[in-house]
Amino acid sequence: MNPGFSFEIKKQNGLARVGTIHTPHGDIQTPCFVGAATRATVKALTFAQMKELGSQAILANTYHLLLAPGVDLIEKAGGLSKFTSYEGPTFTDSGGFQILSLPSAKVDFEGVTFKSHINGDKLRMTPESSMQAQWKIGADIHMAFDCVADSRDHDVMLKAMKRTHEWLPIDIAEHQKLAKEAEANGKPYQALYAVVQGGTFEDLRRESAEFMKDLPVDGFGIGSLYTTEDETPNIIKLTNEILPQNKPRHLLGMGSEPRDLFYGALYGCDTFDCVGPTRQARNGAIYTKNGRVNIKNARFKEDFNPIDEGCECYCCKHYSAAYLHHLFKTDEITGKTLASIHNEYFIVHTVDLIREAILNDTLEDYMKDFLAKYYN
RNA sequence: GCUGGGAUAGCGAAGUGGUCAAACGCAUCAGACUGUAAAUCUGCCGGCUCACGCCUUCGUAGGUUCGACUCCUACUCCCAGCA
Repeated sequence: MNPGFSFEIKKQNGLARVGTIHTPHGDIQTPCFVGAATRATVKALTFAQMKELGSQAILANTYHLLLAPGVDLIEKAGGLSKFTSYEGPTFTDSGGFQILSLPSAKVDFEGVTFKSHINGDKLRMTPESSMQAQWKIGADIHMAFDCVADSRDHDVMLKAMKRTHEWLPIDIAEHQKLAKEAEANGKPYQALYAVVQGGTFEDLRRESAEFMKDLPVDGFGIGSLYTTEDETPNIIKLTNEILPQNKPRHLLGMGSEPRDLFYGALYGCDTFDCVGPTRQARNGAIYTKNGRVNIKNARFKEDFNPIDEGCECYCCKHYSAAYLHHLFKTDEITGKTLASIHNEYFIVHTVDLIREAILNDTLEDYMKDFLAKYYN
């Protein structure tokens, strides 16, 4: 076990489990929803607000931080934690997902060439350079540089998976080299997760999970699942049946739809991240127990109840739907902040309740009840 | 009172004889958003109709013309300058 990073399981029921991820910046009680702080900030929120709403950890993005302010600057500032004054556990995504979603991305054997979406600079990222960048940023948990694809074409997904598998040993070797250097310099260990590929294809998921399960990594990401497809729960399930039980699993990018969190936790995922809650909040889509609503709709104009009756978040405890409606209609930034507090709380809290339900052996009841109300 | 300028859909604003139910912007009313190129994007936006389509509109009332938001006359109101 690497010093400063470990995972312990407190309770297991089927594939679902409750555990703790120990990191140099603190513990994460799992299952846990990790806040998306792509550019080293959760949009529209302060870290104090994140803490108050119950957030345990955040995830930043290597691609974005590479472009601005640059990973060398973050290293110079003393790392992500010092730079942002965020004290809790942190993740970084490798940048693979973002880079490969750029129209300019060209994949070759050794890496990806792409153009900055900001100024068009021609840039290149490889497994080595992603590992180096992530070590400079200094989050507690890194993702391997994977080859992501979004397709229903088996052949496309097969190629992306193969490429990911070719890159993974390079990720690991570079990571171990950097870990040794860090240790020599008295710096804390930073963990590495391998990212399973295969889209919605069972055979590819199995192959990918089998390929990765015994590799010397600290945990696993499940990637290339974009939207809730009918196959998604089953894909998560069969992947986690293969991955080792004693290492944490992060479901990448899923959590815009609450059902994804339930299926993820039910089938053995420990952490989640998603831009959905905050992005949708900024655009006026608010989660409630009875489904998602658009706060800009005229029906909220004179609704003096909280947007989600009974919700314990700062927004719902203090403000009415009518007030939030007004802030959105007049485009006041505070509206985006309050809505972000609510949505982030809603998702974080829902996962907290999932954790409790697993402990109490009531997950299936809670899930059934929640989903029936939310997707009525 | 005189002299100019102007009155177009909720607002602003194009159009200046036919292809105008009328560009564009805003507002309205909805929708989307899943490892954040996203404080973004999309649709609707005179009335009736699921739709083809039909009907009524460009200050008011007349007139010219095959045909007018576009030309003419009168009136009403606005704005600027001069009395």
